[in-house]
Amino acid sequence: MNKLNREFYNRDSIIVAKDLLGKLLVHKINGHEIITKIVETEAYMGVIDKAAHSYGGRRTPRVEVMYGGPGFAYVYLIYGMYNCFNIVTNEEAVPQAVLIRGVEPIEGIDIMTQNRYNKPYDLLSKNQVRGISNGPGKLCKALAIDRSLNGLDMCGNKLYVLEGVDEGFDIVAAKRIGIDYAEEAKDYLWRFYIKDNNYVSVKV
DNA sequence: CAAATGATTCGCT
DNA sequence: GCGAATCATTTGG
Repeated sequence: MNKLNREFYNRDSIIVAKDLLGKLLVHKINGHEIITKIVETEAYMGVIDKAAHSYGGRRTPRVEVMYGGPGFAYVYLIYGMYNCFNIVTNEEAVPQAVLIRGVEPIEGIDIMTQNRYNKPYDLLSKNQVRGISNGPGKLCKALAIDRSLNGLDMCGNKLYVLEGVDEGFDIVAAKRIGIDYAEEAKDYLWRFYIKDNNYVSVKV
């Protein structure tokens, strides 16, 4: 299976967000491989987007990686305790990104449950099984993604996305989550997810 | 079921 | 000092 290359990410955030659905996110840790399918994303459109950290061209140490080239990881801490994982899109100096909001476990699920709950898969409650990776903070914990990976090249061999197989699915466009402060931008339909998938964080 | 609440740290003003 | 691209848990109907 092919790894997504720099050109894939070198497009508008909205296009990349839609195109990432159904692709396979891979994280290699200590010789182990965690593989998940991306089922929910949000596009952050940079300078024109009041919900984006880079709105109006704001340039601080935290958002600096968004101003670099496409295909790099942007990981930040939210609410004091959770990480959020984004992939930088579009050309250099255009600070856009795609937030990964939900993934479906494919391989290495026992490693994921250890990361999340410190328990093997067999001992999880029903609620815990559903909650393994259906949210940005949750999937970061399951995949062991934290701020030490900020700026990592997604075209390398540690953390990357594979083409996957085209299964044919319906894409739903919805309002983004948790950005009530963003005025008119909060109503833009820039969240995308695979219809009927169990690992979508919030459905319409 | 939905709604309310506390946790906890960093980045920016 | 304030508030954040969240989550788990508790409370109430």
